[in-house]
Amino acid sequence: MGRPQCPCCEKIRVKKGPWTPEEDGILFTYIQQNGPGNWRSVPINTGLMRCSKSCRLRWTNYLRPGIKHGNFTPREEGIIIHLQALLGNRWAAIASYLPQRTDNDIKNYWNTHLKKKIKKQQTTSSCKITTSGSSTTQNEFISTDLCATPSPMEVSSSSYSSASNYASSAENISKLLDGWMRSYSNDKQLEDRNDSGVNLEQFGGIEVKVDPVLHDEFESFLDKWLLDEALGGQNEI
DNA sequence: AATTCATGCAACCGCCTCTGC
DNA sequence: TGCAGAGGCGGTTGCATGAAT
Repeated sequence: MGRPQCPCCEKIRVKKGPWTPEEDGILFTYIQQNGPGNWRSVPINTGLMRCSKSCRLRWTNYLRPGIKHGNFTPREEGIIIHLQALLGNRWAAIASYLPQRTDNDIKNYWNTHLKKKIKKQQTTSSCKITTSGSSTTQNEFISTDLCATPSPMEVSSSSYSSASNYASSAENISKLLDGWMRSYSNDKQLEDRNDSGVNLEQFGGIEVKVDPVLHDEFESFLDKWLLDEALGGQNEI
């Protein structure tokens, strides 16, 4: 007959499909009392006829407190697009910058919304993403990411096989994003003004406001990163 | 009103990585 | 050092729902 879906499901007959409110309640109560982790023991201790993986997935994607579903804000879209361009389809890494969102949510949103928007933008503009404001060179940096240049991780995944290398890169991204997000919050107050000195950029058809200073900082970082990649990681520690 | 099609999301599958022995 | 088990991750699928005809 069929292969078992995973080793943990070999011994017990597991239930599949959507979770019921009763199952959610049991799982939620158990995790509240025992904390997440040791998923192997969850179905055993709760009596849930579910695979341990299924329990973990249900918790992390749905039951975990603080999760927000649907209605991605332009700010969140901007972060996702930025990070997808930088990291590729590393949804868990991207999700770590959006604590209220799960990797599954981000992945779904990318596949169902953002990918289409970007593709549409690419076909209509032939890789010329324009800004709704002035057309300075600094406004063009992201277009290369979205249209032609593979993400650094895609350029050479082996270059980031070193955990420390990746960590330091992630740190840098984090710093820049922190500033970028702070900037965005401040700029919300200027939302209806186009003469605020904040550039309106289109990432795959989505307008995102970017502080010029942070924009340059991000651009420099990106350039440096890509340069390092081109040099083949010669400066690796 | 009924049927078909498109879309969005929850969940599954299989592979990879990590950890303990 | 190698192996096995558990957890984590990304790709994909299937179903529910809404829109279009």
